[in-house]
Amino acid sequence: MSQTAKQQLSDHVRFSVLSMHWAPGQDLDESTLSVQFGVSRTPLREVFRDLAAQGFLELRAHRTARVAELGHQTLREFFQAAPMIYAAISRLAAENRHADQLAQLSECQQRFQQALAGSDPIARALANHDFHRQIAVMANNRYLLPSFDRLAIDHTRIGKTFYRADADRESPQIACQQHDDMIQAITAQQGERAGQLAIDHWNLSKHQFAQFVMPEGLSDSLGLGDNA
Amino acid sequence: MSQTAKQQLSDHVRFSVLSMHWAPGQDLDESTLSVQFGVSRTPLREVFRDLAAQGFLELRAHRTARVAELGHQTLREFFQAAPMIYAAISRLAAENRHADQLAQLSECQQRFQQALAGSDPIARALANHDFHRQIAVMANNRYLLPSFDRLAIDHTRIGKTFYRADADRESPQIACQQHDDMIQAITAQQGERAGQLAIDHWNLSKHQFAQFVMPEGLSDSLGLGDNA
DNA sequence: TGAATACAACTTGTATACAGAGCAGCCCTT
DNA sequence: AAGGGCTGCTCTGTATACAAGTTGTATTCA
Repeated sequence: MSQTAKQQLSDHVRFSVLSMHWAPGQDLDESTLSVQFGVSRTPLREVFRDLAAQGFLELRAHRTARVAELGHQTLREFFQAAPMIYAAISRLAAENRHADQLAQLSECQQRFQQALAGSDPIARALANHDFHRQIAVMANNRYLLPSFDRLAIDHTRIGKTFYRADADRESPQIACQQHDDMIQAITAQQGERAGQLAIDHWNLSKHQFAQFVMPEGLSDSLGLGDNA
Repeated sequence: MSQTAKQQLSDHVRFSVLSMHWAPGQDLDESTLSVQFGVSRTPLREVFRDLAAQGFLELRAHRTARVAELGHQTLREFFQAAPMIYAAISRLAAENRHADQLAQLSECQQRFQQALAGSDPIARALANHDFHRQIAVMANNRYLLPSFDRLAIDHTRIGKTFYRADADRESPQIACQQHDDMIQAITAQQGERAGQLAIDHWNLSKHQFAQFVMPEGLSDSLGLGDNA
């Protein structure tokens, strides 16, 4: 059925963008993809529009669709918005979560741990992506979700870009422990603590990023302060 | 030219939704609108998809497009997210604004004052909408904007719903003063103050809303606390 | 030789025709 | 008489053909 074809196309584009298999700014060809997935250009263009609205792609009139850019201005805006949104999401998740969602969150964490054990950085980034998105769903707030999703896209892409297995071996383990702590806080419905843990989690990410970009160590010349 | 027709269609739908001329949940007919604006169903459906992504409409497979719902669950989520996003937007606007944008903001405020002087509540709501969106643009953060826009849609619709000219004559004047204060804070690049003013502005809105829904006065049983 | 312009090939945007899913009304059955 | 299923209609979803715009190239003139 064609609904499946559209879904497959959408999944394929999302995966290709998140995994950086398609580079930021890369052009996409409508006709090639349409024959590749067995759908005509009309539904394909609808999928493109949806993905553009979610922040995966960029559409310009009379020009080819391209993968969303990821420049230095983007990075600055990213680190300004991310801690705040993630903290709010985490706090609301602790307040609004339902019991059956907790099991799903634990499953996400399990998959993340498995990915940590493995050697595939893409699988790791995607598992992390799924973990945080589950929290976002549990926050149950339709107004915060669109911003979260846009952040999550670039979070995953940035993580893929700035991850260096050689440089920082303990960070993944710290992140994993922080995930466990967050599950605990959300389970216990401790909103404030969940929010603080999200901020701690971000300080770790910022540290990793700062180490990559500026090994010398001026970690606070980008974005805001520590937001703590 | 057809680009104009699409734009006119999009503007018409947006206005109709924001002004509550089209009620939440109302069904829309593709073919009627397509002949009305002289475009075929293909571009019309693209406009619908864009507007759905922005939160104006809701699309369900094999069912008619409808105006986004606005129920009590929506309201709760709204008041949970709005103060935080608006405070962040205002703070960033103060930090990132450019000089030429300040003049545009003042123009928005002038139009808002003119609308206050008039008797049209829709014009008033739309002028308020434009004022706050100008601040959002000045914040210059692509991640916060989508959430802001979704909030702004329902902010305007809620304002239209719960505005009573008879009950609260001084609130509009207070809001107007708060707008002036925000212009001042943003001009002086006082981020913290701008954020606090946004929260004050929201407490006023929540007060108006609480008065309407629960005249008895249990203003804190919805949403969060005062966020101050 | 360099730049500007016109032309050609290709890509995106739109219209229309058709296929398929949902829904309402009617008839048949119990 | 009431409930369930069938049939036909309407509206959404998709394909394809066509129109319009953009880009690269070649040719001509300064």
